[in-house]
Amino acid sequence: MVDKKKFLFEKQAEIVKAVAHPLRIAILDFLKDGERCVCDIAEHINSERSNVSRHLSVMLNVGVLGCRKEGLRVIYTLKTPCILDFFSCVTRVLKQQAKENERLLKTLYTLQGSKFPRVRL
Amino acid sequence: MVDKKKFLFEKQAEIVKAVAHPLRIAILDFLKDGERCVCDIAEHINSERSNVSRHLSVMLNVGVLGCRKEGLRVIYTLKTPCILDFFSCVTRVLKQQAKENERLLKTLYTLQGSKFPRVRL
DNA sequence: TTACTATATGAGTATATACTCATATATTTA
DNA sequence: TAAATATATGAGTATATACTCATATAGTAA
Repeated sequence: MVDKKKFLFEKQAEIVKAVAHPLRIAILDFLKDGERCVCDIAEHINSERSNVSRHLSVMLNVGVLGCRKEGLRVIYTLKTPCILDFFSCVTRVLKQQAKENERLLKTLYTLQGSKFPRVRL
Repeated sequence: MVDKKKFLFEKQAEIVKAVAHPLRIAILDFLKDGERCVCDIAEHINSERSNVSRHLSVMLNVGVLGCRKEGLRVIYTLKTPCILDFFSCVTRVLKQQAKENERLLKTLYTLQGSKFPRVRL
C-alpha cells in the first residue's frame, strides 16, 4: 500500500470517526432541518451542554459542521449534507441485516417444527 | 428525542464505527476490486494477520462484509458497495477542507506582505 | 459596575479500542 | 498418521474516547 494512500485513509478515518457516535448522528439528524445553537441541541438530544460542545467541536474540526456566533449563542450548521446520504447507505445495511436475522429465525423455528410467529411492526 | 430514534442512531453508529479506522478503510478499498483472503489483505495493508482478522470480524459482524471458506482460506467480500459512495462524500469534505486551508494560508501570507508560494501537486 | 447566560475547556475517571504475542482450531498434504 | 498453513481468539498492554464536574471566557442586560 502506497504512502499517499495511507495518508488519505488516515484523513478519511478522521472524518468517519468524527461522526461514529450515536449522539453525533443524532446531532447531524437534528441539524438537517436547519442551524441550531448548542443549548437547543443539548436539550434535543438530552445531554450535558459541555458534552455536546465537545461533540460539536470534533465535527467542526474535521469540517463536517460550520458555526457562527450570534450574541451569546454559537450556531452550528451542517456544512456537508452529503453526509446524510451516507446514513441512507447505513440504513440499507441495517435493513439487510434485519432481513437476514428474520430468515435465520424462520429457519430456527422451522427446524423446531413450530410456527414462525408473525412480527408485529 | 424519541426512544425509537435513539435506538436507530445507536445501530447506525455501530456500523459507522466499524469502518472508522484507516486500516479498515484500506481493506474496503482493496475489496472493491474483488474478494480476498485474510492473508492477501494482511500483506496488502502491511499488518499482522491476527490484527487484520479482528478488523475483518468487526466489519463482518455489522454486515458490511461477507465471507466464505475455501479450503484453509477465508475469503472476505464487500457486501455493501454503497459504503464506497460514502467515502466519495468524505473525500469531498477533505477537498473542501484543503481549499479552506489554502485560503487561510493565502491570507496569512498576504498579511505578512510576502508572496504566496505556489504549491506543487 | 454587577449579575446572568451560553459556550468552551481542564482535570479526573471509567470504558473502549488497537495492537502484539502465544495458542487453539480447522484444513490440506506428505 | 504427522507436519504445515490459514485463521481466529485469549490475555496483556498502551492509547484513545466519552463523560462529569468545576471553572474560564465572552457577551448581554440591569
